[in-house]
Amino acid sequence: MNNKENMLAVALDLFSKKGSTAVSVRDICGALNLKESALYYHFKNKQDLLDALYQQILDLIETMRSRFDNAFAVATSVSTEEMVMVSCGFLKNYLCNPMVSKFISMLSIERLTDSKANEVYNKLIYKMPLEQCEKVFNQMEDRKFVKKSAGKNYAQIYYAIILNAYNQNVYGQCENSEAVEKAVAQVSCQIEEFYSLIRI
Amino acid sequence: MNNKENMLAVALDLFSKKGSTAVSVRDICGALNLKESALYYHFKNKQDLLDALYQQILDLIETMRSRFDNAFAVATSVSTEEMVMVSCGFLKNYLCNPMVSKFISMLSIERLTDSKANEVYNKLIYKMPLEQCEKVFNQMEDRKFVKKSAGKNYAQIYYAIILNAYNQNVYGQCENSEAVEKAVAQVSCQIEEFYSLIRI
DNA sequence: GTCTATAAATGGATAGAC
DNA sequence: GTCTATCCATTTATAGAC
Repeated sequence: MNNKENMLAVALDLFSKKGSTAVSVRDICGALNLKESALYYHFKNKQDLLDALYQQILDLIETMRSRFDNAFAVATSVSTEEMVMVSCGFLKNYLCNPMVSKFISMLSIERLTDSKANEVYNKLIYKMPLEQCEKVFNQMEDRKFVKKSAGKNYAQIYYAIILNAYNQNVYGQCENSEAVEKAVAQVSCQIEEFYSLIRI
Repeated sequence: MNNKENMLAVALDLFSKKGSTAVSVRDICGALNLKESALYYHFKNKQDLLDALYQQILDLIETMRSRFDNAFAVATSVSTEEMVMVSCGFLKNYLCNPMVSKFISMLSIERLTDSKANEVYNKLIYKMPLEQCEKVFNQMEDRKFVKKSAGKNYAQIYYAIILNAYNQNVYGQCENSEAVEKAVAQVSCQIEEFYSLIRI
């Protein structure tokens, strides 16, 4: 069961908990019950392993993007309950997705020293999700569900609320369901209040 | 000029750029033009140095808290321009303060493995500033400057906007004035729009 | 494709001279 | 309070057997 995929999964798990410099190749191999030379058969070096992980998350981002695109169909009107439900769903299914969440932890460390990691990080937690939010808010504006915002402020404030709830409660512990529930509760409250401010 | 304070400053600078595990005692001493044994005269070990840094930031948090308390005097009314100005000031003088900013970077890494660091981090970027925001919003509600929020949602959304602007633009590069200006511009737009929604 | 063994470098930490 | 010198553990990475 020790294929390349599994090695990457274990490496990601460890890297997300301490950052790549604090995790030795020995640590990874220990968790895999393998010797270092076995891992070096699959990956040129530690950086090569990191690069393979970056490619994995880039692929996942695109999968997620198209999933959002397909799910995207604004109804004839959006009630506050629907808005809250969709927002919590986004938090749970995207940011709190175990793999996404581990990448967020890992990349938030790596990006300080690795510009490639920084790019991936920005795409993962800003670029892609913000684009999706802006798309939805544009449509809601057009259909007069919400007030007209100067620029993209509503979409950005909306996403800031969700990302902040994630950072404050879940970051680094996506498997702690109590933490996830706290974040969901926070998003519920704040999105409900925010939506009632901008709703027409 | 190589007193304990200076050693801490240089260590903080390096730790904030890569995290403590990625910075060796040798690196720190190299930057100080000192031998390791000189540093070990002042600090028992690497962890002792880290602990001294945590104490420094805890002290700074309290200094900042009382500075906010003293500056705190809500006028007879708060115009949108005043609100924007205060918000940008908070971003620039607190989150973008070079020492605070370096601690944010460093602690965001350390907290994954060090629960003490996690506590300090939460106090620095959530507990203390949120308390201050909630205090101000409470007064503004009482004086009917803003609508009545269910719970503390307005204060929390307000702070989410500012923290998000910091994270998105400044994190890890507080000395990049272009990045700081971008964050300030973002806060200006979004706070202006948010305040106009809640203002009475 | 995984193992044993080992090389070469780096890291934390201390002893003892000045 | 800082320096030289050194110790020992850990780490990345490779060679060669199976």
